[in-house]
Amino acid sequence: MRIVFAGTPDLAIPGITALIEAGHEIVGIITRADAPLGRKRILTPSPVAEYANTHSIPVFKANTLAEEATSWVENLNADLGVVIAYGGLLKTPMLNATKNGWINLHFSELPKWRGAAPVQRALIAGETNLAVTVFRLVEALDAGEIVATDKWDITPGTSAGEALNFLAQVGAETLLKAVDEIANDPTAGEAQTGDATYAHKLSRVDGKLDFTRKSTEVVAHWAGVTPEPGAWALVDGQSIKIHSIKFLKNPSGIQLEPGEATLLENVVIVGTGDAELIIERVQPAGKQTMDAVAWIHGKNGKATLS
RNA sequence: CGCGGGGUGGAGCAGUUCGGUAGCUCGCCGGGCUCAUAACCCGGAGGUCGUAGGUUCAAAUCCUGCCCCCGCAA
Repeated sequence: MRIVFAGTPDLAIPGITALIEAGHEIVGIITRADAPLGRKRILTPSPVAEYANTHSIPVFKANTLAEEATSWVENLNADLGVVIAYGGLLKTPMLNATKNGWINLHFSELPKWRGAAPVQRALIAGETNLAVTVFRLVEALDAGEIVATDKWDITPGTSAGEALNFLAQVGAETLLKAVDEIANDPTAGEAQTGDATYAHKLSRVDGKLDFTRKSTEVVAHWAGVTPEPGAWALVDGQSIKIHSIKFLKNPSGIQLEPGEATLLENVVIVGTGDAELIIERVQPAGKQTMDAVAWIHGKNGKATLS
């Protein structure tokens, strides 16, 4: 089929390559405008824009899709539009700009976790199976008819970054199934059933860990906010990022208050509401990422995270 | 001119306020103790204190320029 694609981050790339390898023709790509990146605010094209460049696919860069974008798409004469993590909403004129409308690869089992951060929110909630859903775009947020869906179990402690990469890869297969179904039956799709929940975008404050909660909850919380926006806590009034944290296999036998960290043999352990956890990599504000053991040495062997 | 922290043996830090002997927790090397060890004891190597200049009898420390790294914010 002739497909117009809309996406922005790395997560969208496996979907595009899968479509191309399956023999579909990507006739155009929409992505968000180049954004200033880093402390020096260097204007950087999105990963999808880079991809389009190296594959000589026409690109339309915009943060909101108005008339200009719509007519650009209409001129492509596409059979179908595919969205993966574009980062903006498509309105009705655009939704009608392809022959068979638009579908979206979403990283949850809809109608659960509609919105911007489905995997992150699911992990924070302690869920251990994740899903992808391919559905038809309508104006209402993530509410259209479902074309295909798949689910997988994940190990507790898997970070949102790892989970998203995984889902982007395996979800590409689900996407192909959906595209094939629509090729066979342009009206394919079933209404969503069940109660909808919403996965609002995470901000930095969502990344603050609470060590008074149970260890499983702390790890789930860490996983959901890693690597973005990042898990952190306060030590001596300064924030410190927790880059990696995991379960301690055997109880230490040491009684630690929630948030109290110390050296146990050659690892750093921290107390929670119940069992201790191992902290592996940290980054104090203004410092490089470092081994937690090195960090605790600089603190003379103990610190309190709050 | 967005706000802020930092650069000290291999790692992480203290020392800078108030100039005067290079310190701490580790790591590394050698030796000892031990059935044994990541434990303990003894000894040792390793540092142009980011960099260039200035002030001074004397600078990691005070002054000025520059380079680099990072946390926020966007």
